[in-house]
Amino acid sequence: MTVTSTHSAGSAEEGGPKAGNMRSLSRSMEVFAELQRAERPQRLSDLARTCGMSLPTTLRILRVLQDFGMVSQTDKSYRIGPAVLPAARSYLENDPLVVAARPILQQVASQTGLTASLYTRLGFERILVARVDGDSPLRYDLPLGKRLPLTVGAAGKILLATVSDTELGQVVAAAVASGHEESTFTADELRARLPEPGVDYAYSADERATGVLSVAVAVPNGTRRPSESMALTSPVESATEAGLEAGVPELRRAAGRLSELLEGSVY
Amino acid sequence: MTVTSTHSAGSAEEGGPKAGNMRSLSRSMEVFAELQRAERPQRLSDLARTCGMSLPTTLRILRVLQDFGMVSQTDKSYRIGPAVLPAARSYLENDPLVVAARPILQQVASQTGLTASLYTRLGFERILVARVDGDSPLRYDLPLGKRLPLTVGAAGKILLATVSDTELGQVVAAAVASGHEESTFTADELRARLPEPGVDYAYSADERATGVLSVAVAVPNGTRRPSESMALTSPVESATEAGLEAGVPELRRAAGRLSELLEGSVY
DNA sequence: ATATTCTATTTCATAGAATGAAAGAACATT
DNA sequence: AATGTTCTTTCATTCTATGAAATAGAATAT
Repeated sequence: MTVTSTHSAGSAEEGGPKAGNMRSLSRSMEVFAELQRAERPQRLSDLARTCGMSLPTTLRILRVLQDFGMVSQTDKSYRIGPAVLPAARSYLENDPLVVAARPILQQVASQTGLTASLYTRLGFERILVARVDGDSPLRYDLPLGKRLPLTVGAAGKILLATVSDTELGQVVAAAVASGHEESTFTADELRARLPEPGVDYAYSADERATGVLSVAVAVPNGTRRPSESMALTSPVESATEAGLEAGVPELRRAAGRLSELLEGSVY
Repeated sequence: MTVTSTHSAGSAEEGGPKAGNMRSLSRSMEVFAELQRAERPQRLSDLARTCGMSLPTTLRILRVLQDFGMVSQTDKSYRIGPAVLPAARSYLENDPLVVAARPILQQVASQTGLTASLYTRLGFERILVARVDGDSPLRYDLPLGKRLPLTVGAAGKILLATVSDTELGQVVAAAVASGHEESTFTADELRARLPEPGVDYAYSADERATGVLSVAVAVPNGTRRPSESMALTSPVESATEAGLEAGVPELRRAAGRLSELLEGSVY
C-alpha cells in the first residue's frame, strides 16, 4: 500500500506559476480557499484582486460554485455555502481513517482517563478530525476542523519529527506567513522543539493552549512523512507530565492498531 | 436586498447539456459530489464511468482536488478529503445567517421548551444548519449537514408551500431519483401534503422520523421561493399537536426577526 | 438633483488550456 | 508465465477559459 503525497505545492505555494494541470480548477479552489480565509463575505472585486485574477473569471467561478452550493451570495457579497456541511458529514462518517479511529480513541480515553484526539496534516497545518473526552474534558471549545499549526503542540511537532530539512524550512515559512509564528522564527528554533531523533513521541505544555498538557505519537504510514497523529491531552490540574507520559505506550499501541487496520482494508 | 437564486439546475439536473459556463469546473464539482454520494472510496475508473467523463480528465481533476485536500487517495481509491472540515467550520462560524440564527433559536427553544432548528434549502434537498435543544432533546442523532428531503417533514414542506407547479414537478422528480420517495409519487400527492394557500406554517407527525412532531415556518426572503425554514420539534411523548402549534406565533416572530437582521446587515 | 467614481456584468476575439484517443506502464487475475 | 484490467502519459485537436473593452448599474460626492 502506498500513501500518495500531494503533487505540487497546493494552496500554500510561494507564488511561482505552477505545473500545467487544470488551471481553471486550481484557480477556482484558490477562490474557495480565499473565501474561507476571509471569514466574512467578500465582494467580487476583493476576491478578484486577492486571488490575482480578472473580474469576469472570478465571477464565472463564483457562479458555478454557487450552483453547487459551495458558495452563497447575498447582494454583492459572496461566502462559503451550505454544501460544505454534507461534504464534511460525508467525510466524518465515511472516511476509513476517521471511522477506524473512533473506537480506538474511545478505548484509549477510557483506559487512560485522558482526552484522546486524532489529527491529520493538511498542507502546512493540521486539523483535528476526531476526539473522545476522558474523565476531565478540556474546557476550551472543540476545535474540530480548525486549522492548527504544525509547529506548536505535541500533535503538530510529532508530525515534523522525521521530515527533511527542506520541508522544515517550508513549514517555518508557512507558519510565519499564516501568522502562527513570529517573523523571527527559524528552522533551528523549530528543530530544537521537536523530539530528539529516536524518540517517537512529542510532549507539550502550555504550547498551543495554556493550562493544557499533551503527548502525541505519529500514526505510522510507512514513510518519513506521517500525516496523522494521535494525542492524549489533559488540563494541568488533572495530570502531570509523568502521568501523561505513562499513557504513551498505550497511545503507541493505539496508533499502531489504527495503522494496521488501514493497511489491511482494501476499501 | 436581493437573494440570488441558482443560475442553472445545479448538480441535480436531468442530463441536458448545460449553459456554456466553466465546463471543467462543473465537471470537477460533479466528481466531488459523486465521491460524497458514493459513501465509500471510489476507484478512478468507477468515477469516470459514473460521471461520464474520460479517465485522463477524471484523473486530472482528482489530482488538483487532492492538492487542495478536498480529496484523499490511498492506493487506488479516492474519497472526500479533510479540507472539507475547515470549510464547514468556516461556514458554521462565519455565515451571517447561521450566526444570526443561533441566539434566536436559543431564545425560541427556552421560551417554548422545544427543540428549535434552522434548515436551508440546497438544490432539491434541505440541510440542517443549526439546532438548539429544548427541554426534551430529540433522541435521534443530530443530523447536522445531512441531506433531507423537501417533500417530507414540516421544515421541508413549508419551503415548497409557495413554489410554482413547474418547480414542484422538479422536486418530485428529484425526490424520486434520490430515493426519498417511491417512483409512483406525484406532484398532486405532494401538493396535498403542503399547507393550504394562506397558511404560513407546516405541521408533520411521524413523517421523517417516527415519534417526532414538528411545526415549521419559512424565513421570509422577499420571494416566493424561501430557502430557509425554522422548525420546532418534539418527541410525541412530550408534546401534542396543539402544544406545538401554540409555538407557531413565537416561531413566526423568530423567523421574522432573523429575516430582518439579515436585511439590515450590509456585511 | 447631477456628476463622478467605483463596481458588476456582458460581449467578443484570441490564446491556450482542457480534452480524449491511443500508446505505454503498472497491476491483477488466470 | 500469460492474459486481461486499470492506471498513467503523451500528443494533436478542439473548444473553452480568458481578459480587454464596452455597457450597465451602484454608490458617493458635488
